[in-house]
Amino acid sequence: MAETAPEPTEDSVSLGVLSDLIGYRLRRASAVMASDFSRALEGTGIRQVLFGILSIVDANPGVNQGTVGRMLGIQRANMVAPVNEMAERGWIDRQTDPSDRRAFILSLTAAGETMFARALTQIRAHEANVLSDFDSRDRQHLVALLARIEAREG
Amino acid sequence: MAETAPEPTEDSVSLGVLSDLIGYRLRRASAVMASDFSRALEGTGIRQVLFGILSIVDANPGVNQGTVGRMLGIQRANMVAPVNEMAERGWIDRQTDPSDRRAFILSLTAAGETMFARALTQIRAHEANVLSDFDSRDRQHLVALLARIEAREG
DNA sequence: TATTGTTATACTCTATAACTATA
DNA sequence: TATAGTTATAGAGTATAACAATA
Repeated sequence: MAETAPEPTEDSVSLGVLSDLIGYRLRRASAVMASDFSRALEGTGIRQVLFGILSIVDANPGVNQGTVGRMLGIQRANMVAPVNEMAERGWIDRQTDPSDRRAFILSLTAAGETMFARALTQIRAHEANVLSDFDSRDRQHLVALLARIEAREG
Repeated sequence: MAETAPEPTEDSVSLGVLSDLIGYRLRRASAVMASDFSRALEGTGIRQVLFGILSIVDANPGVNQGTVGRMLGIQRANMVAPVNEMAERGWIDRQTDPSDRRAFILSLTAAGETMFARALTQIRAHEANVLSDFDSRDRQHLVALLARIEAREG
């Protein structure tokens, strides 16, 4: 028995080099946030992608649909289904751009504004909960570090 | 013209409340890393999930398959395909655990060790590239902040 | 010719339930 | 009865190519 390699038990298992990789850590932290987001917004019909679109349309009424996608890193083909979904739910008003009739300009309906405001309240509570041991300096520092990575997008 | 709301142009469009949300920032930063990872490892057949499994099996030869999944947040049903894939490629040796014949214990083959070492070199280069303006203090600080979020996993 | 939104399609990752063989 | 791995399946997110309408 002393000669055989010990079989790793649950507690003694290590991540190996993975624990030093920023890509892996980001992936896991992002998954934790996403999972708690889903739990917190359950039943509202709001998903991360939908909220992203609502936020940009709310802040920029009459914004071009393709522009919203580019801001979020969503290709135009993949914008169609979520925008349809929210138009059918009566959250988003989608109109042909009179100055370029190929394009759509988006804005929130009154119902969309209400949904957005409610979701934002729930999301702020969810973030406050997951990040309850983060003070405002921690949060700012984290956002700043993440922004430097986002800026490397290409 | 002075009365009509200006239509947002690409440059003037804002993310709205999204820019303050840690969940969104993590999602985008993680996507930037994932995208550059894919580009850097193109042609090797290595994906993020596969490398995660390789790293744990490398560090813990003879580790239980289900344990690997739990470490990575992958459910047992979703471990089958990637492990099959790497067993068929001859990277992973999968054997019945003699002390519990329901279970599999995993280790890397010589070919698997070679693939893992090569991939790690490429991944370190990819991380150094994306994080070229991060000094070691920045990296450590980021990992520490992310670890605090990971710890909130439920 | 180029661009906007669309459709169709495919692949990865993820989530759940039910099965088998062992324990 | 509980657990490990498996199978089947379905839902999201994402990627590419080709099309119609418009620029």
